[in-house]
Amino acid sequence: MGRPPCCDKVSVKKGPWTPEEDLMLVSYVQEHGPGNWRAVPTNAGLMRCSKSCRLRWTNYLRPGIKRGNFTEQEEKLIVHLQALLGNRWAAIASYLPERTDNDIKNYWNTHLKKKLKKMQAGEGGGGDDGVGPSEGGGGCEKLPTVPKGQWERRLQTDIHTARQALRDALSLEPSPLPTPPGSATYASSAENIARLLEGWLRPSGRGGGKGPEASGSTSTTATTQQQPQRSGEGAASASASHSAAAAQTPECSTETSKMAGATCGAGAAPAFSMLESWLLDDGMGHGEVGLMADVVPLRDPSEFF
DNA sequence: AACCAGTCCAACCGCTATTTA
DNA sequence: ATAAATAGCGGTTGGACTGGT
Repeated sequence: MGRPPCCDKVSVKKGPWTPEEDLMLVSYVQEHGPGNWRAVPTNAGLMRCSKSCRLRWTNYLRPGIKRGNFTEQEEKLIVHLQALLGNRWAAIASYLPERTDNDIKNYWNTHLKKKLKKMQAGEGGGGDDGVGPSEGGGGCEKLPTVPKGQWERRLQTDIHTARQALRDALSLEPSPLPTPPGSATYASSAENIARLLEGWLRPSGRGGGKGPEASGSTSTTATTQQQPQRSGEGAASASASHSAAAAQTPECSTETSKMAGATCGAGAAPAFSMLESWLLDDGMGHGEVGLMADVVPLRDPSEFF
């Protein structure tokens, strides 16, 4: 019974990914599309666990990922969603298709948590910008295990509440949309690799002694600062440069919601517009039941246009 | 210049839900 | 129906970088 094991865990490599490995993974995924991760390491010639491959792809290499500074609006969105949904980073990330759950999680833990704590301390625990009292680890994170039906119902409520709160949040400070130039950097896999290799050949700054990995992380943060000129064409560049992937990506329909949002839709740029129009559009004929379909699997971006 | 504490982020770990044989 | 593997998620950690002394 059962299935054959995916990989012998003896000879799997761990630790930071090298640009070469990234390249192998990207070219494999571009050719075959993401999914069937079990087969990826062997087929791509990687000495990595399938899990590691998937993680590397979804968190770092997949097209449409926006890296670097979070905009104020993204920040606000995360804070509100976190307050409402708890530490369900994947769910939160589905509202920010250009960000990975890992990114959001990290950003929350390193920036927002502190920020909010400070705010609350400053205001004597009073009102922040709408964030509930669920700070310091997330209000709903300690959800008791509930039957699925209940969970779904609660999720529906969550979404309903989230919409309301977000509507409030966004109306509080109607920040300029779409994503401000300079902060928006859409990393296509090709661009990622290019930067990785660049960093590999010419280690600099933060990546100084870190070698391949450094180039990776350098490319992430430095990206935003280094390439303001790219931001303008970010979405275009992303959609263009990953066109190879997109062209051959049947995963557009099958891959995760993130993929759908990032690669299949109208590109990453209009994410907020999408979100806003969804949030602000009360008249959308979605019954509460229909909402469920919108929650984790992000709505088809085309619906928003 | 050297040291140290704090910050940040990529990657790993462990768990659960889902899928498959 | 059941066992085992995969996929996905959230929490945690290792280690490079940064800023202050």
